Amino acid sequence: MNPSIPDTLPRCLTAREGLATSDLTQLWRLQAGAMRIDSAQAGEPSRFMRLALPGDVIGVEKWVGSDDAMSLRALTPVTLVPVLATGAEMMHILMETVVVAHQRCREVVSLRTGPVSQRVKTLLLMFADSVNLDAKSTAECALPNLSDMADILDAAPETVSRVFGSMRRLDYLQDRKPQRARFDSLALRAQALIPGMTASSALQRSQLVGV
Amino acid sequence: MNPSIPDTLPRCLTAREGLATSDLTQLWRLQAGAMRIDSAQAGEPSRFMRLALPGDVIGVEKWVGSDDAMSLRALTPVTLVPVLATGAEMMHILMETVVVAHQRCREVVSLRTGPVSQRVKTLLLMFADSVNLDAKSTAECALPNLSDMADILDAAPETVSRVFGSMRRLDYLQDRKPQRARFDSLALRAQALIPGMTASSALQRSQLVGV
DNA sequence: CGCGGTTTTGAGTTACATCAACATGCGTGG
DNA sequence: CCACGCATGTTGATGTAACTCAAAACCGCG
Repeated sequence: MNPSIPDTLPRCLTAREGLATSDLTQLWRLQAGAMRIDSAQAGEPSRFMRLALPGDVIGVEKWVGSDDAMSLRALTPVTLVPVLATGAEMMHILMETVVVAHQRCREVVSLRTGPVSQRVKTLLLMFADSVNLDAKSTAECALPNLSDMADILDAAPETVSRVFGSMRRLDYLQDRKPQRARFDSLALRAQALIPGMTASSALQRSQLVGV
Repeated sequence: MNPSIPDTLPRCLTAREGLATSDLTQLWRLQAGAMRIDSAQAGEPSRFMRLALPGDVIGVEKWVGSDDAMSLRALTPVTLVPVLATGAEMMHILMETVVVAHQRCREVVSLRTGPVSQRVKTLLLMFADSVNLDAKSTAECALPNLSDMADILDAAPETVSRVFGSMRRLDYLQDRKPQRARFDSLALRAQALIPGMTASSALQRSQLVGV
């Protein structure tokens, strides 16, 4: 509670739980799960900015003195461990942060490029990779709920749901419970574009019934 | 030419000119103009990642050891000055880089959020602000060419052109030559949404002829 | 069982992409 | 000087991906 005495114990968040601003006075490392970082320009409402994935250090922006009003929310169940660094260690963390920020920025752009079906695919693979470092064929991992994914992808929830439907129909996606999915990450990665909502796939759909 | 001997003289680039990878072994500060930073994941084609605006330090990612294959291109005429930093200075530059990367990442997301008309507006204001620090009502500034803007906004060039047409019709945009525009930044900022391509604006257009 | 919250599905509408024609500027060479 | 090419921007017609609204199905959960 007291911001001047940093925690030394790991912290867990359930899906959709936020990290209080008072907890942002210290640094954390994301050990497992995924978070979204939102940022609010003066006067504007808070908007999605980028993801935080396992390994990322949280709170460096505040530490270096950014006056940006940012907020953090867990997308999936999350474990955070406190980071206590001084002098030379801190220099190393800064360098690490620059590299990761670069990477996450690239990723967020790819989550906003091209048709929705492709963006959903990118998001799925990001989550699969953040869990499985070895490229197994079939990945099972926790996912954000539908409206969070829709917000991240700047798409309507209904559209995202339809893309998942397409993937299931094409057997890229084996199973999807509310906040969890099992899917064939290799096949998905190979697939250039998921037919998603093209007219041809609507055709396929009706043909499937006929054949 | 020799990468081991850093330049000490400013460098100028014309619009659309790229910065050679051999020039990225040292740090630069963007003094005027705007650049796009592209990044290529292994095997993938190079894709837009974020902007660099006046004041930004260029090449820190390489310096901290990112293996990312990134490339830089001027969007408008650009002036770069070499940055020579050691030890404590470098620490300061790192901190600065973290703050700026955060900011630029937020901006790139806002360039990919919502309808095209709104994204164009955001882009225009970013360029206006990067030139005029005082918020004058009417701004004149260099702009990227149409296809660059379209690529940055993930929209078709035709669509961007139509939005400019709308803005001109509504008197937000006074003048637009190939790589330069004069517009009312205050009025534009105030305008919640440019009618862009809504049915109602098409209606307005035909009514204008009638009235 | 009924009840809030989430996901799915459907029908209608719209913003945008695509394609293709056309205009404009600008340098190069006749 | 005009003719020509090339790059860039504009405009119109048409199709489609994705949004909207609304209703149904699916969950745990008390």
